[in-house]
Amino acid sequence: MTKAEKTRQFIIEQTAPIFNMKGYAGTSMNDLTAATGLTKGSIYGNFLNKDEVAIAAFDYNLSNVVSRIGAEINRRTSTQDKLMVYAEMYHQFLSGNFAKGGCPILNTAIDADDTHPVLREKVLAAVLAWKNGITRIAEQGIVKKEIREDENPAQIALTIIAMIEGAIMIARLTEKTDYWNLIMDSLKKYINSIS
Amino acid sequence: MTKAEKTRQFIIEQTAPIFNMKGYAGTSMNDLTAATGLTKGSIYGNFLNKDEVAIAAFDYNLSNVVSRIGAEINRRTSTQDKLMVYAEMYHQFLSGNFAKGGCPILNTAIDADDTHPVLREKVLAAVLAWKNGITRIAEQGIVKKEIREDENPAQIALTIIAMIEGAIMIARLTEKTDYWNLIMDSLKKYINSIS
DNA sequence: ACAAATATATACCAATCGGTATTATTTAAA
DNA sequence: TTTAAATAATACCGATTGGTATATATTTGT
Repeated sequence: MTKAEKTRQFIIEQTAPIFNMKGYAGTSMNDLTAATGLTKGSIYGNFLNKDEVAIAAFDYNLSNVVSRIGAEINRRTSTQDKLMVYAEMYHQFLSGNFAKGGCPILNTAIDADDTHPVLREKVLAAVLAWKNGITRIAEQGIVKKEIREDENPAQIALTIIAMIEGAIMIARLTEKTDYWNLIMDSLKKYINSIS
Repeated sequence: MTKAEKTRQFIIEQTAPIFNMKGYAGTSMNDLTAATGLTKGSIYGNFLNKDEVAIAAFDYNLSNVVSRIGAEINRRTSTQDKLMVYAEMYHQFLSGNFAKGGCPILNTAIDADDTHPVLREKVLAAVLAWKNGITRIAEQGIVKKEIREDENPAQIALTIIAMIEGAIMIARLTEKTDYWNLIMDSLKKYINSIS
């Protein structure tokens, strides 16, 4: 890794939480220099423009989540256990363990959806990939007779995603972990109900 | 209503969708003059600053939703029918019928939650009021024996809100009404399952 | 119809915005 | 160790930001 590659990575890591908290329009180049301790010249030496930093930051935030959750899913065997990974791990968004500022998918979807076509496409792809991942787990669950065959795998996927993202919004806003737990309890009951 | 009051109302109505789409930081005074056809002097004659316009715009967007949904709930008698109002009416957010740019509660929660304390407090109050409203319906449902008495009313409220807000994020991002319908079908099953 | 009060437009402000050309400093290969 | 290339800092650019003082219209009560 060359010096520039290290600096580029450093910039991404330091600014990713800022973009996640403040959004694209709310984050200024000044925020980026403050977060990195670097000057504008240095940042523009490694990135074309603010857009490119924002996109790299989103990719970083996203891959951080995806890889950690994916690893945990692979560790589990039963369909129910795999589906429950999201409910069990996403609470780390509340503590800021995963990415400061909450779920980057939810944040970027709301932030970019009427304003930033490129980011919008990226987060759209992320949601569809997430949906497809859960759908495949549900399909295999049906094959393994762990999920009733009259259940719709895509519906299961969308319902899980909706409950988790809705719960993140509520729990982060209210700062009540209890509220998160209550919704996740409903999700757990839902996952049990489809088997 | 004096001329100024009319102008104030006009500014709120014209700028509310802009704030809902672009967020607080993403909306400039220039956007506000463009949306209203008025000059900056006129807007500052009716509002102290951009903050005051944004707050008034949020109140307007919110009351718009709350009043229309509340009216429909009052028209219905059974607990199940009342709880289903949200699922049936919130799809209007997708068409932009209620408020262009999606649900103002979700948008403002994500936009303001790490950046704008005043808006954050307002949307927090809105979510808690919404939760309390559903909780009361559920409590009355238990009294009327339309909901099982071992169900937790607050949990019902939070679960419904989470599913709806999550569904709005997904449906608006993917532009798939089908996805909305699938999640709302799960919500309907949930509401039936608690009785 | 006419003043006094109110409301809107004009013209401006310093500060900050994203971005760039140039200079100074590191880095790394010979 | 020297030197060319790569990287970072400085100093600046025009445009836009939120906001204001002042002048001009427009209402409104009399």
